[in-house]
Amino acid sequence: MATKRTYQQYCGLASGLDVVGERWTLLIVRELLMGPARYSDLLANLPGLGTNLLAERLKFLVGKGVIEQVDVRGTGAQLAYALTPVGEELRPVILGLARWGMEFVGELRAEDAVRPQWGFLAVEAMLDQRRASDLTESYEFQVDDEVFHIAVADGRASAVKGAAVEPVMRAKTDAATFVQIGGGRLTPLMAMVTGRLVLEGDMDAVVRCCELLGLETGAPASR
Amino acid sequence: MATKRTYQQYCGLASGLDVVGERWTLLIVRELLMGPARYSDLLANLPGLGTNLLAERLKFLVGKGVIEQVDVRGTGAQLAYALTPVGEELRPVILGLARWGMEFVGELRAEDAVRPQWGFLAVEAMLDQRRASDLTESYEFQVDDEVFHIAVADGRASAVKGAAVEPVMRAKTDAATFVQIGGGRLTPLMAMVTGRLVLEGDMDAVVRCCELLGLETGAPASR
DNA sequence: CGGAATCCCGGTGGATACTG
DNA sequence: CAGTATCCACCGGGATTCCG
Repeated sequence: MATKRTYQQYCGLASGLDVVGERWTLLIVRELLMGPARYSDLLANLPGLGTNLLAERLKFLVGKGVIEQVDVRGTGAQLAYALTPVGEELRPVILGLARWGMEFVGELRAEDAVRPQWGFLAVEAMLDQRRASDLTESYEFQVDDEVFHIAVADGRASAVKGAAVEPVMRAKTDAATFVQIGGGRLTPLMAMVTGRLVLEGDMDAVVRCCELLGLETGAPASR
Repeated sequence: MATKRTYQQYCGLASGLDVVGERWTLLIVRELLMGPARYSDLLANLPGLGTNLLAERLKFLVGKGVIEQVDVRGTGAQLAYALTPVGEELRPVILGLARWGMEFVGELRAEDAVRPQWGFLAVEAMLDQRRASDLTESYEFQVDDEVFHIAVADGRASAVKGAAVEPVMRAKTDAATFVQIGGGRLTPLMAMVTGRLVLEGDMDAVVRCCELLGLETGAPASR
């Protein structure tokens, strides 16, 4: 145990991988990108990860200053893990890798796990700030039992957990459909036709939201 | 062998990690970011990687369309591996992780491997396009026996292998010093004083180059 | 010589049972 | 609920051998 396996290379990438390169580690960080989570939350959302591994990874990441234990909701009653500022700096890296990996998500298979928050992540990864509208508006997403929204203001777009105050558009769908749309395997139009996606609100806003996410709506006259 | 271990999650990040998340894989891609490399080049620059693992990883990555075999220099005489466009899209991800990992490169230890191209990578990772000068100029770096340069033109900076045509600045150093400077563990001034870094050319250009890389020169009156 | 298959064996990691 | 302990399959590191 004293002999932690490392690459022993004097290089930023190798050193980074020595910290977050081992199996499951980046997926744990992914879960924490959506906010603090408890041990059992992580275990539930990472099927296949053993309890010993999770404990070991968490301890290791705490030691490296990537995550920390926080008490959420009251005085020490509920412990949880959260990203430190150093861990938070992994967000663009993880979003970038998630976008890259979209290329490789195939058809949904029976044995694949799906979680709403991964759709959330997909949307955040697809956000293209350069296409952010000048308008101030927000789009709400209800994915299974999770709700989040994209808030556009001052030409900046951000993905946030929770409901929007006055969304100009609301999308309701399931996690699998959401990931498929995010990965470009399914157009919003196709999803609507098959009843897997329900859109409410201003249809112009829907178009703006699709543009913001770099999505083809599935309607003709695009690319 | 038919049962490749995967995360089985319907998520871009998990799918991406199923492709490049295994041990050594991203380091192999890192080497190819600097241009095509042959099997033995890779083996030489990745100490600790076994021949079987390298062969397996290469085959796997070729199968996934991340890399491909190319014949460099003549007709099929010299085979080499190169990134495909898909693999090339990993560049920003790897540079981001390399920058993040800089935080964790400690003191150089005797057993650590160092390569000039990793310093090259470090510099590329530190390039901040927003600070690119309006001037058109280039800075040359001689790191051990490797030479590369940063070319600034049209407000864009890029890191390129090989010598510059008419560099306004030339830096000579060793790979370890270079990585340390890149990681902020050493200021250029400190490196010069200790004789590990030699700078030639226009000293104003040196300052501009440092700014481009987000480096403190080590001189007073900064931060 | 470049590229890769075949061994062996130690360490990682997956599954389950158990404990504070 | 939050981990710890234990078992064992299998991945990965090293050397050797093989093929072209």
